[in-house]
Amino acid sequence: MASVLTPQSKDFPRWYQDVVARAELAENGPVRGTMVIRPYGMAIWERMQAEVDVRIKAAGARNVYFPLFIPESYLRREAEHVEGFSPELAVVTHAGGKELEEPLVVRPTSETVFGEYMAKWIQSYRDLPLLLNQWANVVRWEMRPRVFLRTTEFLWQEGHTAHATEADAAAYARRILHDVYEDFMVNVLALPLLLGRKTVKERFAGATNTLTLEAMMGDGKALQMGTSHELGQNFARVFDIHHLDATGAQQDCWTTSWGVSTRMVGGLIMGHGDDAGLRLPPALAPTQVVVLLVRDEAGAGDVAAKLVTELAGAGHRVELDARVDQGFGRRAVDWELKGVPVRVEVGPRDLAEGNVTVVRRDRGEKVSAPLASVPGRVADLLVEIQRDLFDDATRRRDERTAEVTTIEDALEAAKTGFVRIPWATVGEEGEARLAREAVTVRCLQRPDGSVPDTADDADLVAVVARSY
RNA sequence: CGGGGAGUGGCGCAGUGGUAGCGCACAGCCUUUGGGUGGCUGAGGUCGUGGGUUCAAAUCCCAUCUCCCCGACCA
Repeated sequence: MASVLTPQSKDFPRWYQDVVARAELAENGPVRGTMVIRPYGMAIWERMQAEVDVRIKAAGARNVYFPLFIPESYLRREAEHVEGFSPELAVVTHAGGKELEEPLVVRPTSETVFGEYMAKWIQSYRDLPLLLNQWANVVRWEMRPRVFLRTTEFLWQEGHTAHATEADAAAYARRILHDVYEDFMVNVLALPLLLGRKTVKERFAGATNTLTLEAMMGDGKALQMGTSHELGQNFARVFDIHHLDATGAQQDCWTTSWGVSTRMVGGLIMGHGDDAGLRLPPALAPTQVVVLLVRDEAGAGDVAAKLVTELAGAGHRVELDARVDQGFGRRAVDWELKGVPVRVEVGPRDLAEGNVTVVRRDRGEKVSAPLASVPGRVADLLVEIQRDLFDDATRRRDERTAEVTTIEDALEAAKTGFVRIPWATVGEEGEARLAREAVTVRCLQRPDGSVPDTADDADLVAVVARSY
């Protein structure tokens, strides 16, 4: 009976109060669309960062940091890029008490600065591939901000790479898509995805190809969880990212860029949340197990503390809640809202029989278990919960995905979920028609759901849906 | 920018011309502790802003600002 959680849900404020707060910085209301990430929300984001970062490094990229301000002229160099971003730029015109000769743009993304420096750093094919990544904040003055999903300022990771050949760049963009993003979202976030190519209309400004990962939220709408772009030689040409190849000939590089952001926190909440709050997959949860001391009587406090040590020793992220001056129910609800996967309740009543109570957050099931069995049971539960969250979300996605053959049917079916329709029967005209009804082509796939190598395959399937 | 809705303690709301209220949260004390315990006391508000009508405005009129929802934008 779990209801659909969206930022528009009546109960949403209760949900995210531990995670995020609306920023209210200006005298006349908030700075539009900004948010303050509270400690628990930050802990979740930090876990995401850690898991994504380790995968990025495994893919060979190194972390760097570039400036927040970008000279306006940099953005102008790539025509499509500036056209795509100019409406949403925040521009600094004054600094140091005087008007600047050239305005500075607060980065909406950093292709241009990376391009400027890659050009200096790359001389030879031996310098390639150059695989860089940065964790940073970016600002995009969107027309319509939405809490979590499209905030004016957000935190993200942006990777920027340069390659000697188109094939190498294309392969790397796919490697990031699968080995970093898909692996993280499926195995850590427990969210099933649809992967594919963006249509020309939906492509990143300045890219030659955009690969995307789309997840279905509780209300059947799609959320773009991340993207990996092939930028062709567009940026290389305008930023002079050249190299000498093995034959001594001057060549333009092929570049890519790719990113995931704090939007994933929203996707996580909307993908797994239920009426009682967050439900965090164990692989992600900052706290996987909470040992809740019911009352500190009959040695329960010592048992709880020992249990915490034991569970931590087994490698779990565990926390002790010994706030016995607060009511039990209050504390139990607190941990449920936070979505901690497993709760172990230690109190004198159960303990008299050598038992404790083990509760799993995702299903709400409570069982009494012998104290000695807890470590093993907890370990099993963490694995089970991770799997069950993924299976539940997958079931929901499959149930709400329709196969149709006409635009009319697609429009109807998109009211409740995803729609798969032959791309040949949609085309750019059909895409425009869908767009008038607020339905967009989320991605193009092969019939078997895999990512197509080109946009020209005759049997491509379009996945269309309403989106955030 | 177009179409809807709303601005009253921290949050959620009631209050259609006559002394600014309720619930939650907050502070203190007591009570309680295996699912948001109950009681007493208390702190906290230029009713978004500016103007107008009136003996009298949260309430009526005009203007304005902001926020939320739907659309164009998007990680």
